[in-house]
Amino acid sequence: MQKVPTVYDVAELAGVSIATVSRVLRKPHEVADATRDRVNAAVLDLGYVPSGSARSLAARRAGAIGLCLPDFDGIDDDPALAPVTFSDGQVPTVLDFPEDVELGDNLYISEVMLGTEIEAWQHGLAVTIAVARGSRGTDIFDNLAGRVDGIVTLARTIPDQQLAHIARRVPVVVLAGPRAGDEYDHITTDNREGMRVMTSHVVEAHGVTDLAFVGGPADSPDDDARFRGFCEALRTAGLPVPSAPVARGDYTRVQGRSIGRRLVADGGVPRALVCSNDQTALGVLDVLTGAGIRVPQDVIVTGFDGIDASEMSRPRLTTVYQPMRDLGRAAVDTLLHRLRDTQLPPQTRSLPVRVLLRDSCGCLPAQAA
Amino acid sequence: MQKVPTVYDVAELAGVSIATVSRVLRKPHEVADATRDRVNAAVLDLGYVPSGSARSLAARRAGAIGLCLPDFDGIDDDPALAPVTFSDGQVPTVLDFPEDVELGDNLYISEVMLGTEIEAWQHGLAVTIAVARGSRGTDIFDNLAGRVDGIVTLARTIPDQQLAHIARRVPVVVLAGPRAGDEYDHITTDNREGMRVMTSHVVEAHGVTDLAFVGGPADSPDDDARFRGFCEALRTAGLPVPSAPVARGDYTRVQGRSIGRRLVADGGVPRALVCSNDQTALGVLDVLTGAGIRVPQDVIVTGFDGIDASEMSRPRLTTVYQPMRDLGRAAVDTLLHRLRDTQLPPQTRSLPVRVLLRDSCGCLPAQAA
DNA sequence: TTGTATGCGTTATCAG
DNA sequence: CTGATAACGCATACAA
Repeated sequence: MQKVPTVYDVAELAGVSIATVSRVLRKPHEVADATRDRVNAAVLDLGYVPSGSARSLAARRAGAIGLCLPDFDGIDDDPALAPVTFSDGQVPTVLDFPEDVELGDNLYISEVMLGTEIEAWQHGLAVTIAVARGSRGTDIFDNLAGRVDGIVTLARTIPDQQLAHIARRVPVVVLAGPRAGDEYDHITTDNREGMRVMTSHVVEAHGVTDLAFVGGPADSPDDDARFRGFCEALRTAGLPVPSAPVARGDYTRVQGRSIGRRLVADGGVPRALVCSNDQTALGVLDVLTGAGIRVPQDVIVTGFDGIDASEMSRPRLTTVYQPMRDLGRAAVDTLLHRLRDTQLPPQTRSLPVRVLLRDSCGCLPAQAA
Repeated sequence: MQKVPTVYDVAELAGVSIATVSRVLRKPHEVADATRDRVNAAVLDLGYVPSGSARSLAARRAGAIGLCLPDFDGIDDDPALAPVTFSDGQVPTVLDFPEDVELGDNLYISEVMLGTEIEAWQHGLAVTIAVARGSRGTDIFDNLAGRVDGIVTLARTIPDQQLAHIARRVPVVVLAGPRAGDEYDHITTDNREGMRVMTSHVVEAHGVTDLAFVGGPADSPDDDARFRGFCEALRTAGLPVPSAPVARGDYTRVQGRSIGRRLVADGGVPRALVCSNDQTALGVLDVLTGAGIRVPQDVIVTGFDGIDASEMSRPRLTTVYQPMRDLGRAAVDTLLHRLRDTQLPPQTRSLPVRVLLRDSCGCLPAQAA
């Protein structure tokens, strides 16, 4: 690492020009065998690794795509984030009581991330991540936009104005957002229809007439669509349609628990609780079973997303599965299309969901493993 | 996106030189207010976003760090990875039986990733990810090394030889690996001591004399250290010390289940099963409770890692918690130190673990929520 | 405070 | 098949 070698060093050692070195690396077949071997030997000998910046600059493409995510870890702007503590060799033993700690609230995002990475990998692209935390968001996204060929962003992660600015440089694909008359490509899932079918199932298959919707953030378009699906099912069934969710959380399990506690305390737990996402449903489930209320016998609980945790709960959660991983993959795929043809009109592509009937609605007998 | 504007365009529009534009962006205070305003206006007007490649090249630093991860999603080299399917508007409803699907096997890695991102974010650095899948691994890491200022890699992700090559260009920090006489910086956790204390607890607090170790991959240094800790505890207690784990999995829950089934079938389930990681323990737990074997009354089960899922199981899993997020953070921190002082001797920094006593060893009464 | 000129390490175009 | 050489877009030392 003393003096990082460049093409010039390799060229000199191999006794060729830098053009040839470049060729050996990019288009080996255009170079004579003997020459190629000499160059490769020099590369190994010197420990040469091409500069990505120089290459991107010259080739006019970064070979990477950017992924913008909201602050999903609760770090936010905390300037006093404690420094890492190193070991002193001691191993304390502590009684660990159940607590309301954040649990797996980033499962959804992890999957999206993974899908993005997989598809990018398939096309030989790197993925660079930027998370919107606190105030530093502004420059971090500009910075990202400058170093990638395209950007995938979760809806509402980047302020509209800034997104517009960025989009003038690189194509942008928005995930899970509503089409708001913008010019970006969008990837969505069948939120409304999924929730409609889920709700209808509870009404028709289980004969429930008393059900409530536990919502997410009021400004979430996903939540809105799901609530509308819920209402539509009730309307079709001739049941009274609420004007708003019975409660609203923030999509976390912890909030789901608060809501559950409040409902139990109020004594107003309906026959079925249709939740806007899995984490909320799991939080509600935690409280209900803890309070001795049987699910699904006394109360039916359903979720939305199909995260791993919904499969691991007892009872297992009936939910609407959406292909989170495919969300990321589809985004990259769309990005590549656009990169290829800039003139395409803005697209919206939708991914399918499916209702997964499990224990928490009473379709399957609760079982252990 | 037609013609991406450059410093030259901004300079022209603002009636200044490119040097001034650059200054406005990098050192705003060195520029007169009026000038600065004009430039900023031009930037906004043109939708200018600086080129990351050009900047990195000129500044001789990438402003990003690379994170190398093993193939943790089972995608591997599958060339026929099915393309994403888009929605046809239908929402199928299916009975979803419990299956042996992969469940949350990337929890550990997700946390490491998150920690890395957080610390990088704090220092204004981007994080670029590369996953070692199948054969494409080779070029992907070289590619990464060329575009970052330093690399964080999980042990055994990159072949030794290639890692050596890469390390000649950028500093490398290895996570969770053993120090193998290499010149890299390392971050580890107290695997051995953690497992020793855990095992001693089972022996001493619960009076167990009949315990077995369920291991992970035979070539995992972490697993090896944990097994040694296990043995040491037995030796100290004057109990017979096994020469090898009673079974070996691959750290996944699915494998944990297979092992559990085999143990149950053989009728040889000991009083306590000390597992090398949480996923394995959870898989074992799935099978035991499914088979009507009571945990912890009949059999004690313990894990290692402290992933979220260990908190959500019933009974909740007694385990050795290691600060996965801090692993990532410490790695970045170490990288920055090295970047600052290239001459530092290779360091190994260790992170503390702690034994978390929960339901599966019988320390806490099993409870619902 | 601002401008000029040079270099950063590649790729790509054109000759040879 | 190989070699000059001109971009690529920005940062920065040095002048003015």
